[in-house]
Amino acid sequence: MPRLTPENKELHTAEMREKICRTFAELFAVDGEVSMDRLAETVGVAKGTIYNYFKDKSELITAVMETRRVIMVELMERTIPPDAPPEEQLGSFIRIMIDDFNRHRHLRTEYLRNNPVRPVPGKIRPGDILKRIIRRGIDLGVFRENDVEETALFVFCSLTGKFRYLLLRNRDADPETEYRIIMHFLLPALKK
Amino acid sequence: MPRLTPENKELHTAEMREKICRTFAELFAVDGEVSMDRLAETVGVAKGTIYNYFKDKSELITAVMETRRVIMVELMERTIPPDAPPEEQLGSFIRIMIDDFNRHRHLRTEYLRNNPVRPVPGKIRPGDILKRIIRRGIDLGVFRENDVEETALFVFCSLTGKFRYLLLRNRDADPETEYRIIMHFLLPALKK
Amino acid sequence: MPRLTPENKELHTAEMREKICRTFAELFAVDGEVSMDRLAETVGVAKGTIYNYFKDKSELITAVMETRRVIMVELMERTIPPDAPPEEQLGSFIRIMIDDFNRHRHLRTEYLRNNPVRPVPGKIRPGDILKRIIRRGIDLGVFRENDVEETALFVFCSLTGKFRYLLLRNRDADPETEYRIIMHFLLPALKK
Amino acid sequence: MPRLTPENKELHTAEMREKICRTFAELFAVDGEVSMDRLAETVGVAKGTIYNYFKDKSELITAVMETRRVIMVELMERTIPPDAPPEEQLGSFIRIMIDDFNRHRHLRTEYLRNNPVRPVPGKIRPGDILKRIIRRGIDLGVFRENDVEETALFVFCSLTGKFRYLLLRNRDADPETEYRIIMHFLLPALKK
DNA sequence: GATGAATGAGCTTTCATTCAT
DNA sequence: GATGAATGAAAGCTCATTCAT
Repeated sequence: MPRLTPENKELHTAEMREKICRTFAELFAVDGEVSMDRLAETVGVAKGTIYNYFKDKSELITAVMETRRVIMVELMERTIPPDAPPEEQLGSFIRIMIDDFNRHRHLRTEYLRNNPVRPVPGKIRPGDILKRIIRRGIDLGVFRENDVEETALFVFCSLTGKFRYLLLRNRDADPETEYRIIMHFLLPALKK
Repeated sequence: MPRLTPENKELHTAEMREKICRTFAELFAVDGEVSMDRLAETVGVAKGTIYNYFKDKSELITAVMETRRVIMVELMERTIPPDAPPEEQLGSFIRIMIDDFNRHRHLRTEYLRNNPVRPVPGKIRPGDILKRIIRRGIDLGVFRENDVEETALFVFCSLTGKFRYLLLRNRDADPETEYRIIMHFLLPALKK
Repeated sequence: MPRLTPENKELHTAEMREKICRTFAELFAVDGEVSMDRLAETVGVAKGTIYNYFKDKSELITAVMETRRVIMVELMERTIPPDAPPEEQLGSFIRIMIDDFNRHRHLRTEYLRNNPVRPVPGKIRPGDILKRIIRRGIDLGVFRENDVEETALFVFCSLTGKFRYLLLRNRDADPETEYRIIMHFLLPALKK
Repeated sequence: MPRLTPENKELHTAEMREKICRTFAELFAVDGEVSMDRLAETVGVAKGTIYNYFKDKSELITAVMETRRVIMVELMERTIPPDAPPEEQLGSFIRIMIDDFNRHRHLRTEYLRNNPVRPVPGKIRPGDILKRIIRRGIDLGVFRENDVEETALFVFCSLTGKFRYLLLRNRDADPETEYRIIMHFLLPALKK
């Protein structure tokens, strides 16, 4: 191992964590479960090394989810045009969700199985962006008057329900088809 | 054990399978996982006996789901009035689904985790009843023209997505509230 | 495995537990620690089998100690003459303790390391027999007036202290020598 | 690190060893076990550094005991009045031992568990001071004629047996009470 | 057909030790 | 001499599955 300057060390740690997370997510995407043995082998390090970067498996899973949360939020902030009509924004949101699903099939399920879901205060989550879109749609008079929370939840559950369906049948989502179908049913559910 | 005539034997086999399935489902509903040890103990037979009726755990889980399919279909056939308006039929369908969720929270998740879903040919499933309702709604001009398959899937996924959401937060569905919310969003998605 | 009648089964279980305990104690006597792997290998069964008889390692250790408690108490009850002079009774007690030490060197230490010591109510322990001897000695006017509890503790600690000393030097106690020395110092500490 | 002259280097080495030992003893006194990770962190050096000063953990433990031996011997030499009556000297000795026990509960046990005890030739140990006291007591005609070695061992084992008893019950020794009880039993065992 | 004791691969986690820099 | 990331053997424990009776 090279002697690391403080900055290098932090960089190295971050890279290693990221590498482990990425490998974990990839394995998970295929199998729906990953043992620490297999993870270490695939990453190419000893089992103990994983534990130098994550105190236990649950912390690892949390980190993986967190990574994906950050990536998705950044992507949404960057690619959903702030002035576009709410329907279009909703469409972008849904496309990103579909893409993410195709990349990380099983992960979400496993995560939720073992981890109580505690929204981290002060952090933006995809659901918040969805709510923002819906609120704006209602304010602009494009969506009918509704409880924003409930509405977002309905959209979210419809999506994740579809993902779960595809997961169980071991199918990828065809982005265009899924997008078309979901929008076809969601828009009338939301619009005036 | 009394000597069994062939018919009695088959009857006995069927009863035993059913008893095992029922017990499994009940245990699962409470805990979200059931070891073969605990199942055997609760059923009141030896562990090996279970394996006389089911080749392995995955076959057992499949059978459990099948049992529940039968029960739900029967319930739907019996309680959804065939001449009621499609919206009302849809409402009944959804209520039954919500009830079932409250009774068997974890089962579906576990099932789906380990078992690829293969629709069994020639058997009516709740989804078929849902499709029938939707087709009738379209035929009667109450629901807008749509691909029946896709429409049913959207309804189904919205429901199961919501169930998964509740499951992960360890909450029961309040039947009235959930019913109200789902219908509030689903009807505009389906109706003309 | 033979089909076991209920009595045979109980017998078998008892034998197996005893065999495991005995093996554990023997290994322990040599090494001062025993892994479940090694225990299973030495007993000649699979690791899981051990766990069919003891829920975890701590239960096993407790059982081992309990077995020894019973054996020692029985031996003491059987061999310490109830009418002999208290000094002689004390001598017998000490000889039995020395013998036991020679047979089970490390066990006691390990046991005490991981298990809080909770005297089991209603069960006679060697310490109780020691107290009985001391109380009788005081009543008969052979031992000087003392708090029985404190006196027994002093005797016991002197003994176990010596055992520990031998243990650490990896020596057996020579029964005659140890007996002679301990009595030489203990009797003046107790007698009138 | 400044460049060290040979003497400085040795000094530095000795200081470092002492710092590590002291830290180890302090951590051990609280928890009853210390990982090399935690030790290094508390000392404020890297884990590998510890291994530059001690070849392995067992050597470290040995050194820690040695340090404590030195401290106790110094304390005894300094505080036990050389002309006081032997009973009084014995009392001081015992008080110091009790104090040490209260400060370093777990260390002794751990040490003894993994390390065969080899008396280091040419070094004064607390036991030697005890023997000196006893020999003087016999010479002055205050203690009865006895083998000094055996007598000291009896005293020592009675003490450490009591310490072990307290350790297992997770209790501190109340200095006054323990002192009183031990002297109450030991003096008659030793005196004429 | 029923039994349940035995199995053993598999899991997560710990930690003393090494060694390239 | 100092570093600390990497190591991997070893631990306790679980549980679906088998098979001799």
